[in-house]
Amino acid sequence: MERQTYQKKIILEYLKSVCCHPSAETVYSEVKKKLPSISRATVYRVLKSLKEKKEIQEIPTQVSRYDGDTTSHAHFVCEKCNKIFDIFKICQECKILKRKKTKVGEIKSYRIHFYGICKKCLR
Amino acid sequence: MERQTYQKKIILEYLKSVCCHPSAETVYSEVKKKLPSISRATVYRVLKSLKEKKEIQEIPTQVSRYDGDTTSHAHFVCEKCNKIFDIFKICQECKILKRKKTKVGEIKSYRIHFYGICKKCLR
DNA sequence: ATCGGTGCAAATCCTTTGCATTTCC
DNA sequence: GGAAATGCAAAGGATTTGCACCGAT
Repeated sequence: MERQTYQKKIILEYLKSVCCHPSAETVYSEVKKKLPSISRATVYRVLKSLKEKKEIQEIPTQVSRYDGDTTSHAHFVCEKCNKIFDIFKICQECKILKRKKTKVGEIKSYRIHFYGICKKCLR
Repeated sequence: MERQTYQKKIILEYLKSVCCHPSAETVYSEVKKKLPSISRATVYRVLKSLKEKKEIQEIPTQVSRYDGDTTSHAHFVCEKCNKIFDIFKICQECKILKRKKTKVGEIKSYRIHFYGICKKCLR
């Protein structure tokens, strides 16, 4: 049976408290502040298991980013500073997003990513 | 100035002829059949430059996949066999997909990925 | 007391880079 | 002839894994 550990608690708390979509490396260095002895291996293992339990979601970019918010929303990736922003106003009328079946197979989930330049970098 | 080489020609031809969204490794081993002396480094360099010239698109999953079709379409990723299928019937009415500006910044492009199980794997 | 989780270091996988050589213009 | 592209091998970065020890149940 799965055990509760302080490491898991701190990592999940961190991801739920933050809206910056951190990479594993960022999770590691942030969590290290509270738990100086934690290892990268633990961070990767805990992220993997949280994702499998659907308590967090992985944004599978080349260097994965993690999101403590599992509700349905889109992401805006700034191509300059690499920050990721949430977009909650995703299209409600869009029929295909609600479909569960398509010609090619059964849809379980979807991801929408916008790429562009964020306001800060535009200035 | 950029030069035309046989390697570039073969790689682009391969990507335009295929609809399987190959990884760099797959491109390498397929192209190697016609050009046995080609190296992985060349494949990676050519893929990068084709992408920058927008002649192909990269699907930035953990292991990148490449698509010779740069027209606007969505992808369906089978979570079992990892195959990627095209979905051309993306929502036309969806307003946010047509917008160029949002609260967070200026949109240059977007990606829609569906995740699920393909027909073959459902059987 | 058990056995799942952790920390460490090494391994692995994908991708990039430095450099000598080749080849396109 | 000269710059750009290639092939090779080595380096780099992200993630995973093996193993001995630790600690939650």
